[in-house]
Amino acid sequence: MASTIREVATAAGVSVATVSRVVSGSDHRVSEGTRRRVRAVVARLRYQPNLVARGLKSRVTHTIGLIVPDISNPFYPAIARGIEDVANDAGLAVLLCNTYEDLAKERSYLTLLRKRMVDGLIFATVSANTGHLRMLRRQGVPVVLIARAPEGVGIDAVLVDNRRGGREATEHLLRLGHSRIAFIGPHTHPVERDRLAGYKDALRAAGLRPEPALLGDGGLSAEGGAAAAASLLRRRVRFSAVVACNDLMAIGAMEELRAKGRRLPEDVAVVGFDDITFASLVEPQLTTVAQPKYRMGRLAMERMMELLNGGDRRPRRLVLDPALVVRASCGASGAGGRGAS
Amino acid sequence: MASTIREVATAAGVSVATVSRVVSGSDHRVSEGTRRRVRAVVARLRYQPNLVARGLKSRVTHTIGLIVPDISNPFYPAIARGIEDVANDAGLAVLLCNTYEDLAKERSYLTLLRKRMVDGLIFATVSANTGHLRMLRRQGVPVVLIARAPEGVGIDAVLVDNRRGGREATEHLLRLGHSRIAFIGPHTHPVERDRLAGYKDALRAAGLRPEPALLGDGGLSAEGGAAAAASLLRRRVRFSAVVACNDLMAIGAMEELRAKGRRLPEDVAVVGFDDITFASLVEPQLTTVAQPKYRMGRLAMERMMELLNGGDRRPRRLVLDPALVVRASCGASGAGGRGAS
DNA sequence: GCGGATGTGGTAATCGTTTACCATCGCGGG
DNA sequence: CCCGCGATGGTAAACGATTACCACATCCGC
Repeated sequence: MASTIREVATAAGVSVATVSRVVSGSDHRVSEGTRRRVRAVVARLRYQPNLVARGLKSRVTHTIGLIVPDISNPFYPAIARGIEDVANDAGLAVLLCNTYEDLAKERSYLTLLRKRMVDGLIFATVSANTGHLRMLRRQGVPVVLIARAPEGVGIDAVLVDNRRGGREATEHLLRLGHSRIAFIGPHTHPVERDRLAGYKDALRAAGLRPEPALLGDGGLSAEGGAAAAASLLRRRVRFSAVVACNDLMAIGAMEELRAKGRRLPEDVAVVGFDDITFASLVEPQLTTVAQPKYRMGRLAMERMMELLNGGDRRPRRLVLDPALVVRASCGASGAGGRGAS
Repeated sequence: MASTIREVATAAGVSVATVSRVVSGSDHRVSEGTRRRVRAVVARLRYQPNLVARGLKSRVTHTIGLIVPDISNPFYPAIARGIEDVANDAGLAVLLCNTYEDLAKERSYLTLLRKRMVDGLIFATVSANTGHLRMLRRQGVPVVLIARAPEGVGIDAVLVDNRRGGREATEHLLRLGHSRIAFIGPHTHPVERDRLAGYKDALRAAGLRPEPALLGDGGLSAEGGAAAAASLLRRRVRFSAVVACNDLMAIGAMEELRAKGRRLPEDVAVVGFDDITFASLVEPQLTTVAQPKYRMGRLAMERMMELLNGGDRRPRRLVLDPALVVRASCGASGAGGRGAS
């Protein structure tokens, strides 16, 4: 169907080597005349080099694998976009893989992508389980972790300072006069533990003691947030503010709180994490700790390019600053404090 | 680094052909004994077939390209998930491409993917411009269009009946007593024109005349919705309800309307389109015309598998029914009508 | 006239598979 | 005893590129 380098060669009356030299442009050893002649035939035959063949021979496929927990969590598309934009400019393609937080799936994608000879891997790993990460490192596959990055594995990573983010969210509520502040989130992931640690840091710095009763457990989804809020209410815990582990949970919790008759932000103030697009579209608009998602994607891919082009291989953790975005979900400054004990 | 079929062959004391036969499983002509011996060596050496080489020889790469306007529009991740789930079960990988509604980018991705020898293409095309679609068809590349599908190009497609969706949204508002119903959306895409046509159908069926003044122009984003609503207000058009071309626009319009002092749904009722996750998370919860996004993704990929496995090649348009999801953004039944002229 | 640099382009091996075709063996039938 | 056949497994030619190596011509200085 598509024409091959051999057809171009015979049509132009030269050898395949010459065609390859002209097309790939890497080798100057062709006279201007031949070059023009070959180019003309290439255009006439609409020759497109077969990237699979090229990949086999040259051992670089110009493809990277992107492994995320779930592309339908709005946090990830923004990252994917950043990655894809940079990759596309560099002529690389991106293979998308969803793990649904399943370690087995993550592992199977890893071997699949190796079989496909991808040049590198960018991923948000599901777990603190670092066995397979270490194996990748040993195998020398370029890897950049994004958003979630267990420490101490010696692998490049791009993420925000989650502990600091958790602290800033909590400090904001403290400044507004709140003292009974709940934290909702899962307790399993390192990322979430960091945010929780930041929350506790802030409380202690304000002279408050973190109370286990103020912790709500729930998955990283709107349903998880609703469930966590419901459990807080069911246990009749007194609280006037909530720090949520991500925006999805915050939004779910807001739904649930409102359904149970709490006014927002008058009765309960809420802070989220991530600053997904919808944070500014819910009512009240959500105050949240922003992660520069698109930029993180770009940075991860740019670092990947360095790795691929033989740059400095020593692993580097790029820890960005989160930024508190104040909107309406915590009320106006100085309005809080009704729930103080 | 990774071991090759040749290494396995010598280690097992057989030829590469035999190893290939055992590993690919396609050829029975190997005795049980040799088979076991080869398998043992494969396991010991952790042999993984190189899919690039296999792709070159067999001319099937087990890869499909997914081209979407923008993965960060929450409509697409759901589709992508459906596609990816089916693809993964079948051992296919998905290359993700964002066109940002740019026809030139779409074209360049098309040639890139052909160079990469993808087995098929699933995509939401940016435009009614069908030249490149026809070319694909001529080249015999399996293609399934999704969500956006110009008619008459003779290419498989999976989408909802947009005209009917537009009609049902409008009928819902009419039933609630509204008669001055605005429609906001871009007027360029076929999809949006269909929804607009459905809107007009419903008005005419109710004995009303569509008024150009009630049309608001804006892009398919929250900002576009806000802009369209703002233009409606600026022009002092009287309206008590809005049909938005998608949920993002609906949500943006709601923001804008509220900012300008309109109460929702008391002063203005709003219906969206798509039923993205956030439709049920905004306040008031958005009444919308749902597209079965995940299912559309699955169906498109399943159809792709048929095409790849040599099933019936005659193009088939799979037109699904949209489903009106009634939530709070139009108020309770029978409460409308304040804006009647 | 000769050695060697330089510029140009061809030959063929290679990447790691798949698979068409052939070779060998054991066996049963005529 | 010979022939044909089924079962098994090896040989080698692809797939479509890249590139090391070689060949040849031209030209320079001596």
